[in-house]
Amino acid sequence: MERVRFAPSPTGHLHIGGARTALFNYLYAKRTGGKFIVRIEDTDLNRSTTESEKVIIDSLKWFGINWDEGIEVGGPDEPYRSTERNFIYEPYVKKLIDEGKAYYCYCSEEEIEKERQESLSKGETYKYSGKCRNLTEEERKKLEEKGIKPVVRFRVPDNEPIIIDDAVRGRVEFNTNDIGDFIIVKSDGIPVYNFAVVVDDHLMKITTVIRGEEHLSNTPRQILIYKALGFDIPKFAHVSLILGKDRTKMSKRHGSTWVEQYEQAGYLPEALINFLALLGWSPEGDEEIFTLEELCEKFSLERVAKNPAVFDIDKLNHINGIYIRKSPIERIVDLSIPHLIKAGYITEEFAKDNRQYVTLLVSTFREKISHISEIVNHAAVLFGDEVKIENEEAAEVLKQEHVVSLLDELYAIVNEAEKLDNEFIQNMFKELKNRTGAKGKALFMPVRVALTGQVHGAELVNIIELLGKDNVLKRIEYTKKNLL
RNA sequence: GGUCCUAUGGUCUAGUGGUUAGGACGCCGCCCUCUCACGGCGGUAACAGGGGUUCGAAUCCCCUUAGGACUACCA
Repeated sequence: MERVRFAPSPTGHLHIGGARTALFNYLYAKRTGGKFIVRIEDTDLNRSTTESEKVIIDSLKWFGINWDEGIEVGGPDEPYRSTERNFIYEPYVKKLIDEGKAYYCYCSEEEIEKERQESLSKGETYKYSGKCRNLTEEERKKLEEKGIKPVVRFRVPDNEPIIIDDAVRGRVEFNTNDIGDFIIVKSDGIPVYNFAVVVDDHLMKITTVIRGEEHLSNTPRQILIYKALGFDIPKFAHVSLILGKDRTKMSKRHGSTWVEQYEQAGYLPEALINFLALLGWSPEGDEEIFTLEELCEKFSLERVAKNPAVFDIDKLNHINGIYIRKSPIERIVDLSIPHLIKAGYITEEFAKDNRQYVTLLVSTFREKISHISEIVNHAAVLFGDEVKIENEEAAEVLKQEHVVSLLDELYAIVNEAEKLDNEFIQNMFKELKNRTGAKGKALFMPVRVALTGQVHGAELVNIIELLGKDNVLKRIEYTKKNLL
């Protein structure tokens, strides 16, 4: 059975690229009937925080992909946080040292840094000198007595090819000559990520490692560890990076890079999933809109592209718009309410007491939005007492001769109304047409502009209903007084 | 600098030796319509360059160029 995992380090938010990696892992597990595991790789004590871990897990949950084993849900390989697994790593480190495959190194960071700078200035690739490779017991004791806390380095063999048969990249070859003896345990006694992953993946019986391409260069080091420990080497699948508009690795500079931010902007998780699935993977036919379940059936590593992908917000918007229009209106209403409240257009109580009104508002504008927060821009037209003429075109509309009488008649009709509902408004336009002779554009546009100041907008009948009798009357008065 | 990865329209991609190079986003036009949006229809636009291999290359090989990742007691 296939077993895959997503192993984020809790040093920030869930990056959009991380979300895609998690998704691919999830889809692969579902497709193959395997298990998906989530484990927290918090070996970096300086950068890892519990807040970050929470944020990442919350984002993962919102994203809608659940895991079979791992953090929070538990499983046969607890604990799922590497800082709590230190006792597990220790014997493996000891084994490597005992077998001479790893050794203690007492070089100070300053020393190493100096060496690095030197080789860099000479234009050479830096590799650890191997100074501490063959320290005698005697020498070690002396250094220990000085109170130096050593790191543990892996003894990298000479001139050995390392071949990765990558599921997406094909055969990739490295040579150990390009790798210096690297650190596997830091001086604080915590193993480094490269070591912890290997032990964790082995113990958790991970069969396929699907992760970002940035890990490809580290894979030979990990393979060395697998071999030294006598572990089976899993399959690897390195997925290309997601790039920003300028074709560099997507980062804060490129706008929203965390899934949290997309949640806040009002993107739907299914839409983000659909979009991210298409970023680097392609289905067989021409269809592009898929539910999670459909993706689970269709996904395969063979169809994952090798080339990096630029994150295209326009396409995300398009897909999200489709999902917004497809969703039950109630859901979109629920999602819209916080944005409308935040904009100050409604209160929580109002939303509770006037569900019908808010539903009409949302269904009036949802055709026009690509993410929920945009509804605020469109709803703006309903609030405030003044009518602001948006442009010359709108001003022109009001200059037409028949506008004054049209607005007078409109006022009269509305004034007599008890309540402006859809049916009444429909009839109102018929009556207006009868009384003034204006029809089509000449009928609707002046009303639209007089009431909203805009020449474009959503369904006028709905706008009028949403405005309500009092506001309509107020706005007609305002327009007649100030804009004619 | 070194190692590695990548290269089809502006963007995401299909394509695995013979296709009018297909789809999607965007953009443009038309239809629908009071308008915008939605929707429908149509259009614009690509094989980075140079060498090979082959009867025949987007497809296989090499070089160049361009981009990217890694090169930490980060992941």
